[in-house]
Amino acid sequence: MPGSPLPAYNPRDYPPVAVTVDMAVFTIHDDTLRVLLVERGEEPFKGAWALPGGFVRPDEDLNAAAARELREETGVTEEDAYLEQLRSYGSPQRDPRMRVITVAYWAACPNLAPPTGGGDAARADLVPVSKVEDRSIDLAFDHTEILGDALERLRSKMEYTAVGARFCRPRFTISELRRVYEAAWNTTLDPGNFQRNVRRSSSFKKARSGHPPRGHRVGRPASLWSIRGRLSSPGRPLATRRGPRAKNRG
Amino acid sequence: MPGSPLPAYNPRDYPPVAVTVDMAVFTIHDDTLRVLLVERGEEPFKGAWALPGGFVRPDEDLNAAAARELREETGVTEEDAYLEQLRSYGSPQRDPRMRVITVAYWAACPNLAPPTGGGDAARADLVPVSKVEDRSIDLAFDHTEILGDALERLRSKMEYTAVGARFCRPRFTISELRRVYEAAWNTTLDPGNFQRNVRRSSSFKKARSGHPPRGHRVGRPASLWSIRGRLSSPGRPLATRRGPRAKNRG
DNA sequence: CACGATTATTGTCACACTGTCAATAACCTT
DNA sequence: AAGGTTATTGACAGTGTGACAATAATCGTG
Repeated sequence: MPGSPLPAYNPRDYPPVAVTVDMAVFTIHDDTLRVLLVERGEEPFKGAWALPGGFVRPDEDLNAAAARELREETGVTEEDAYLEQLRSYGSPQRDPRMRVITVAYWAACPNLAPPTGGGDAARADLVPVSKVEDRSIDLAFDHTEILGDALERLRSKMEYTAVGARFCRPRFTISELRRVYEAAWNTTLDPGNFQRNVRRSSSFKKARSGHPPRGHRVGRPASLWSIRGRLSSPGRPLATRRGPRAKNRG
Repeated sequence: MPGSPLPAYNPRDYPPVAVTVDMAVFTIHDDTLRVLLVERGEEPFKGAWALPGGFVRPDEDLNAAAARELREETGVTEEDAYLEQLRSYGSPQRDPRMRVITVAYWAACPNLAPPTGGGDAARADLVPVSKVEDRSIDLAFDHTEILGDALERLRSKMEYTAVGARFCRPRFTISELRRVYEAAWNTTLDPGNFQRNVRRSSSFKKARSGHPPRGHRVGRPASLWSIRGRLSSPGRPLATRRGPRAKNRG
């Protein structure tokens, strides 16, 4: 045991540290799992893609900072999305400018609109996560690692909670939900089994007046469903995750 | 890398923030899941129990800080224990002195020795987690919440990984492992089924020369086992968690 | 050494859950 | 009305699980 006295809590005694929040905002677009990325406008990593993020304000809770960041970047409020802290990253050299510890969050948003990158403003886009996973795109800082961890958490959490439904609108068909799983896990699921599991689960309930949204739909119309309580576990998984599988059937 | 100057992150532009690491160190003692707590020697919360923790040093990685903290508090090296980041807590008022954001970690240690609280040194003890869960003990700061989250993570992780074995010595009997699960989940498990599951699992392997440790053992001697790889998933859970159940059987 | 007590290990068995695949139902377009 | 497409429901075999019985291996004792 060190005999040295405990250091006083004097901020000046400790080198400056900045605390930020970085977010992996996921959505499903074109049957593809995508993440919101922004193009960095300054050094370091100028021009590279990065996860959106920003400083935690002086009197702001971490979750509040994440919710604010989400709202600023997407207009989506915390009500409409699922938001969860991932973990923190604090390698001393992760930001060349100074010591920055970032608290990473991830979010599941229903049908986010592609940001239609306006003129000279900070460019933003919904990028298929596969682009980052297969290293077609390298993210700034340690954001590739963060995104990887977020993906693992998302995919894993979809296995034993109803979080996948947070990618859907409040009312959704079982097929829509299944396509969410297929996109996120990059696999193919048996419609019959998936249907059976959703119906048996206590996490979902059939909507009374069920009518699928307008549109050029084909085939028998599906019934509409919604999440029952908040975001409980479906008891048994809706489907079991498997390694990516070719998407050709029949 | 660009030679252009990095925009200065002026620390003075941001209010002082301290970053600490707090740890929930778990172990099994007397067939009881316990956590290492220290008694606070100063205000605030002087005299109250708290999770051990400390500042992250200027050039120290978060994991390194946690590993150091674990070593300083228990003498246990990162090799012998399982150490994992939980999440961060940063409510603006969680420490009355200043803004402190803490990165919480949890660890699973094999048979930690009770700290035998020496004289006037900071008192430490292995406290049954039930004492905190049933509110017999209130922890300082938001440590009750942190411990609750850590417990949930530990118990949940034991369901689908082999982390429970990290509470045992390198060689252990299946019964020892079962008692770990029974203590952590506060339940009773069928010895036959547990045995079946461990043997089927690919996460464990039987030790060659298996002889249970000396001692006043009674009953048929058990074979010794060890973790196979690092800490993989047992494929199927070794047992399914249930609500706490009375420990009386036939 | 036989016996009783105790823990480890192996088997049995009914039942629930899963994946595969087939059959029906309900719409849309032509 | 026929053909195409998606939703839903069923049928079935195979596997995993929980409850419990049976057998094996030691220890202590009489």
